[in-house]
Amino acid sequence: MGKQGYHHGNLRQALVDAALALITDKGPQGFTLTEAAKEAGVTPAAVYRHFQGREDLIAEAARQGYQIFGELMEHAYAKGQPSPLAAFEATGRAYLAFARRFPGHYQAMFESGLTLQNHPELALAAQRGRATLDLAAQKLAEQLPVDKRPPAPMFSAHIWAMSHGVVELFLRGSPGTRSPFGPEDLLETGIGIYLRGLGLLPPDR
Amino acid sequence: MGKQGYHHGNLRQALVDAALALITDKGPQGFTLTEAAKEAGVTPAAVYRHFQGREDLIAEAARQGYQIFGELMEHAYAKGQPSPLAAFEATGRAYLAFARRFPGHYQAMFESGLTLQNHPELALAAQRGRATLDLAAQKLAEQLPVDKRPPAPMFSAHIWAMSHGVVELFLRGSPGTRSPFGPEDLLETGIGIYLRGLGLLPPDR
DNA sequence: TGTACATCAGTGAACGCGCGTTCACTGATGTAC
DNA sequence: TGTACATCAGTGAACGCGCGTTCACTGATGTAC
Repeated sequence: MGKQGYHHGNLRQALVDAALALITDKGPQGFTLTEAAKEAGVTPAAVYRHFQGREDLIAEAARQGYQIFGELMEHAYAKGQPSPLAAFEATGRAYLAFARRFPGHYQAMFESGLTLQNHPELALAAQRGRATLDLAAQKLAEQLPVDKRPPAPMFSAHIWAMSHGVVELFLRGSPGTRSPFGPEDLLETGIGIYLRGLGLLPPDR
Repeated sequence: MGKQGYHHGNLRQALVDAALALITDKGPQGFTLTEAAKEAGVTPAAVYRHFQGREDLIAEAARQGYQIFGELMEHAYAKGQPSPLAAFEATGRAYLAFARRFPGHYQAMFESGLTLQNHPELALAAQRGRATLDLAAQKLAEQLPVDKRPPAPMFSAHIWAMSHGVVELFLRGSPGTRSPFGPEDLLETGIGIYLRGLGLLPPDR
């Protein structure tokens, strides 16, 4: 990828890719600008032609993550249509699939300590995936009689929390959290039981 | 706290406390041995009288966290007895209460990047709280007819994941995750819906 | 097709900094007599 | 009660290191003529 000589060709993206690889390997704190530059075959100073500094590079990695995430969520939602239930379950699976396939992006987004209010372009990108989950929850909630319908933001917050918890505890190896069940199984069954509790799935199993 | 002169009196615990305060303020990666020593009014080299190094100090902070956590969980469980349902719900609340009251400990335990297999004494301490949650889930599951009973470890993994997710996303300020609902409300309602899905709470609300 | 030149991506050396860790030391404390 | 001494918790100076960042520069590229 890229040219060979003095000019790299696509250094900007190569740096983002190197950062993501490093974050995947060592976590967001293990990543250093210097090492990302070395990985891309370039002097640390060259980074400053493309980014304002270390934080700006991480932010770009996170931004790309939010973008991919938003696209995956929208795609999953569309694929489950017109069934609100199928669409909702597909977004749940997409969340976990994203975390598994793009661990560097996931960590840049959720574990790098970036604050969204300091990065408006990040906040915007983050909005998109969130909105899709909210929409899926909203549509599904509308299946319920009005008086038994939970507020959709609460509904989606529950699902988001369980998904995120499964990722952090059982997909990534947070200390001492081995489980006989795989993350996908855990999330699938957990959401299933939750939906049954809402009356959106038939009782029993 | 402690003596004033050349000898500190209780430097070991003072260093742990300083580390916890720093982790609370800046996260586990923002903590430095040097600053913890300064906070305790002591030279960095003095730390080595009491700990093997930086990681050992964090590990001790995490160990104390696991201990407090285990005690809180056991206490909550006991308080809810003899009702399996009350005991279970109390442990759920205790999880969140712990994260809120002891954020430094919580982060040292779950976000410091310590691996339990490198610290056997940590793995042991971690076992205790986990075991209490498993027990509460087990007892509650026994309320169900055998054929409708989910495996207790799966059951407790679901609850643990949701609790952890609520803490990370809605208690701590993970980026862009504002919600109109407080963490306690979210966890309470989320667990309620989940238990209803298991048939452990009456349908409807 | 060939030459002059502007552009600007990347170089390389240097900086100040704070880190974790080491080492020989010093001085406060407590005990033996 | 007073003195000598052993203990050992904490000092302070030093280290090597890698970090993020800056700066004047250099050399590859593409364009104008």
